Amino acid sequence: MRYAKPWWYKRMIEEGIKFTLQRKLILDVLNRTKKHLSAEEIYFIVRKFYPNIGFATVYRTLDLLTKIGIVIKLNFGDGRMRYELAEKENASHIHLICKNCGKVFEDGGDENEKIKEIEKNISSRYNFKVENLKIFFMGKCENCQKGGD
Amino acid sequence: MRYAKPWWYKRMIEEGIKFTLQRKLILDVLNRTKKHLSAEEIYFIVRKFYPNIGFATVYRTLDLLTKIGIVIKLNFGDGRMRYELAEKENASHIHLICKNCGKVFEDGGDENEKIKEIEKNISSRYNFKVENLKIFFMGKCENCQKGGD
DNA sequence: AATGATAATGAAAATCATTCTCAATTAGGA
DNA sequence: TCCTAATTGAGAATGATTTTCATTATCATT
Repeated sequence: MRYAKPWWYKRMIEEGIKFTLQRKLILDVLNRTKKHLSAEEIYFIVRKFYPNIGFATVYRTLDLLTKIGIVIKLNFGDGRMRYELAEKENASHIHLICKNCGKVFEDGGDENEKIKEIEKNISSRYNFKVENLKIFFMGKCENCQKGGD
Repeated sequence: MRYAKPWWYKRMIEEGIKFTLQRKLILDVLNRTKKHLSAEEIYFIVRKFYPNIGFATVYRTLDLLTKIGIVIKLNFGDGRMRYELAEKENASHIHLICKNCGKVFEDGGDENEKIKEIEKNISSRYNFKVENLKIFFMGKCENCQKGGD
């Protein structure tokens, strides 16, 4: 076999859910992009390959995949949820959201050490079992700082 | 004068926006509660004191106050935004969200030192001017860990 | 390959938080 | 007090997400 199945394929089988064409296509879209796509955007991209797909399927699939940890659901405050593929490492990257232009940047993971420490402290202090975390820094990006307002 | 005006009063005057009764009542609610209230919840509480207040006023006020930094708008993933009064210190507390029961806990601020460091690194690495930040740890709370699934 | 049980899908309607519109009211300065 | 702009309330509108339900696909067994 030339191409190995992607890691999410295995996870889905483990979970006992089916790796249908629609789910595959949605995951392919998430896998190829670097952006944080909304359900609607994903819908329109998948539609090019599979014009019959329904809106509900996209939402259901994204929810399902979020529930089992294959996908991460993010809210950047623009009124719609956005989705990204969960990567095994680097699960705790920081999102920088520019309040001015709305662009979202991601930290490469340089702060992971420190985040891990915080996570450990929190876990033991509150007896809280951390499964994943989200860190948003809101402010003004380089460009918008120059550009005036 | 027996009671000094609260800090948000000054801020509002500075900003040139009016300290109307409706706005006062909404702020009072936020000031008294320890919970993270939704717009709807705030609406119903204010209604007890001022039955005529409109839904739109609550939303408008919360948006306005969020914009000038008196209020913080949070999304815990339960489909509605939630609001809290911005406290001057402790602005960067960590929210712990239990995926099982939905309860939200807050860290007292013990990690503030480390968070500040991360913030500083990010700022200089990306030339991003951090104005405020949100940190969510999702997982399972003490109670739900015992209680089974 | 046909069958049956179950999971998944598509289309449309329903939901529900939030935003908009606009006429009426209010507040604060001239 | 009068004027003007800001604020408000009611209800309609919006728009993302969910639900419903009839249909279809999947997979393990015959």
